[in-house]
Amino acid sequence: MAERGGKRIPDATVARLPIYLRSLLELGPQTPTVSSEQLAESAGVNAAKVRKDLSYLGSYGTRGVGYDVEYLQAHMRRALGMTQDWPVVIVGIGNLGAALANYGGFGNRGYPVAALVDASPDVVGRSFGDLVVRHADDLAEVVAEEHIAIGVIATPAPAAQAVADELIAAGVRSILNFAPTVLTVPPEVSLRKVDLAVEMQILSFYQQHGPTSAAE
Amino acid sequence: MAERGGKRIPDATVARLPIYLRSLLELGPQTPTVSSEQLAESAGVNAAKVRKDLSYLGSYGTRGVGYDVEYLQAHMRRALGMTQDWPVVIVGIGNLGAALANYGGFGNRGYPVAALVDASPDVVGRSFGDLVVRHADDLAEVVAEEHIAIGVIATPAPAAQAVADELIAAGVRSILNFAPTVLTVPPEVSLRKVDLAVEMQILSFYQQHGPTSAAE
DNA sequence: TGGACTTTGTGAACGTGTGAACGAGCCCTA
DNA sequence: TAGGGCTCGTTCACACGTTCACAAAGTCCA
Repeated sequence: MAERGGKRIPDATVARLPIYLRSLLELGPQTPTVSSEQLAESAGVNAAKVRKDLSYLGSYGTRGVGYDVEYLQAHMRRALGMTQDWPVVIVGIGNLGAALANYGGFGNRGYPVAALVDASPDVVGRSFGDLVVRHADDLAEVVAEEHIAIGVIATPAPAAQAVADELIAAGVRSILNFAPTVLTVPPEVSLRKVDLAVEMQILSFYQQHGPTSAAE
Repeated sequence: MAERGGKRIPDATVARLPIYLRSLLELGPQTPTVSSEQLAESAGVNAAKVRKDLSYLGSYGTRGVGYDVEYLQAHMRRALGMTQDWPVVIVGIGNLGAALANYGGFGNRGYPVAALVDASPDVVGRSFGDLVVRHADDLAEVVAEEHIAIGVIATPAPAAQAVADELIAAGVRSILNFAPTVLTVPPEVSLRKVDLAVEMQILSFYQQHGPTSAAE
């Protein structure tokens, strides 16, 4: 197909695009083109998979040569929405939330932490960098003021669902959940989760049984 | 089949077992049995999937009744290797590493943080709880002394592969990688990764395009 | 005891993702 | 301009995972 608009990009491919992009960025400016073989090596996957994944983007490589690095970077950045900023709010400023708040260069660039929110009076008012923690009651207000696009939930498990509901009600459509609990969200909301306890348990499963493949 | 030994448990199922276990723990002692329907609701999946997953464990439910909660918990704990402790070393005590070190109850129990390691002289010697950060040069020694089973890598990306290699050389066979880079490990080593930048980029992809399903 | 009801366990169909193979297209050289 | 070599893009077959549908097996009550 000549146009890239038509095809739906498979979820598995979407999850690999950021890896490819990172590999491309590591190449540096003295590498004008890259082959699917090289990209595969760098991203830790199969070369055929790379070619198939990239074909979904509609960005063309050149047969006999490879992919134009700069051109491919641009395409991928656009596909991943990295041509604009996506302001982030972190809800729950405990150990993890604070670490995330301090973790400058959240995704290097493109995902500025625009607000911090917590429910505890002990935490509200404290500052991290040039941000002051605001109260959870003001969440909707904060989302509107800061044009928040992504909500990061780093609260204890019992509070997580309520926070998610409030975020969604305030218009947030992308959520990254660190709380160790299953969240329910409507279909128009994207939800990703990072669960440390689960990761550890998967590892110890494979430590007992044969490590067939613990990889995601 | 009568025995649970024979079947290989699919990776996708393994990844869900911890979720089921958590759901079971939340039920409390006043719920002697649970149906696949209830478990599915609580774990956010399909009831048929629950039944098929549990059938791999060989732990039987009772038709017409459901699953015995306590019995199923025990089975699952055993499958996930939670009948013993798996000491953890955290390598790289920056923002994230420090947060993980302070994050008491790492997986509630079963995964005691037994050692902290860093390469920077500024960090070596500092203490977190009752642990003192040791130097990266002593990694192999630390692994042996503390009977480390799981290595958590929270270093900057450029150092991660070398750390992984050292961990593996020291005998560690399970690694959880927080560094934003692709690690290469031999097949007998289990590797899981948590990559915040990647998660954000996946979310912003679906924010642009329709959110078909950002879920893992 | 018997029959209705409930819920499991699993076989089979379906859909998605993966890996190999190969034709098509581009560059380079003579 | 023709030919050789390289690499992409696509097709095909297969493996894996999910969902449906239903028989089997147990409980409960009259």
